[in-house]
Amino acid sequence: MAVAFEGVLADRSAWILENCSMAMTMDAIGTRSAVTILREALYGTTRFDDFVRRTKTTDAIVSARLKQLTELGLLSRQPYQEPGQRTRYEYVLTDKGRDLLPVLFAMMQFGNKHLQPDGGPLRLVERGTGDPVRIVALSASGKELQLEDIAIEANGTWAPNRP
Amino acid sequence: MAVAFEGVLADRSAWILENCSMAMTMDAIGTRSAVTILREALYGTTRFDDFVRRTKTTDAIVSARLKQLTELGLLSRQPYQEPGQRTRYEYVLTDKGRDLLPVLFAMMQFGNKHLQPDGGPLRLVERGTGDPVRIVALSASGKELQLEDIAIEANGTWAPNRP
DNA sequence: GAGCTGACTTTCGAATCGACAAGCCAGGCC
DNA sequence: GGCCTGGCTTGTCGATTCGAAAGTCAGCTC
Repeated sequence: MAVAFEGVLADRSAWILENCSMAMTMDAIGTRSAVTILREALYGTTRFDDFVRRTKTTDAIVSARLKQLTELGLLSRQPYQEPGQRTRYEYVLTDKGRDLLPVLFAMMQFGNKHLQPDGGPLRLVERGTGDPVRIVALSASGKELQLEDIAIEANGTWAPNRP
Repeated sequence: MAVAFEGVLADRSAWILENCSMAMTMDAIGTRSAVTILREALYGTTRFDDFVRRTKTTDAIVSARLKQLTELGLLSRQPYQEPGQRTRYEYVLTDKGRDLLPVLFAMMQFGNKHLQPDGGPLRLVERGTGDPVRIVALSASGKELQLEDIAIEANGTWAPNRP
């Protein structure tokens, strides 16, 4: 029915979560514009006006988000120069930003299934084979896990605090 | 370096995404309070004041979000009655809400790795074995895929629109 | 050097979110 | 009946977001 808790966490009434990583991720990238810009970065977009066109928002929003995402270390700002143009900057995903792939594609998967009338416009497949791709919970032993198969344990020395 | 596009999508300059599922998911649950409440629902919380205590927010916010998430079909509102109490309601995850597992745990995974100083308070493991669990992109053939191994194709009859 | 263009930034309103406080309401208890 | 409590709603306020429009600025073109 729900996740299982192990060790010190087993008594659920004895602790309350602080420093939740999900909430911290939301604080970092939890806006529509951040997600659409990261989506475009994942799709290969790097230039300012491409972000504006492809996210269908305004240059003001793109400017603010690019700055924020760069400061967070999710994008890196690289100078480039085309012949007869002044130097401009392109924004490319960092390794850290690339680690958002499961978050973004999981959102896509959910939206495709539940928020779109027809399964959504895009579908993930394996490059080469064309096999469908899903975002799943995978154990180290290679098994795909459902909610009931997952447990949560406290990390290292962390001591849960009594409410 | 980025995702590959196949078929009609191969020419990236020829189309612009509309009806993005990621953006729709953000519109649906893209607030800090919705995510923390869904987190608690995933952890087994069902009652109003437990949500308030465990999310460390206010009853006003919990009330508004529970209503919204119920209307979205992510939670279902079930009456219950304890002896000597009036009937109240508990909120339990629906199948649709359970499909947010990859989204939420992917956020947890990202936050644990990049936003926490010490790897974060909680860790996902396989129930029974204790093997670590990760949220990954998995192809139908059972292979775990990286960004470069993933391609995107248009869904069925959908025709991308020229910019 | 005057104008133009592309890349950003700034400014201003409307809407939303989150925190705080107060109000409401059903039913048990006296 | 009157009071209390727990669950939930409503109202207000500051902060943030989004959208549109105007402003800035570098370097090319003429």
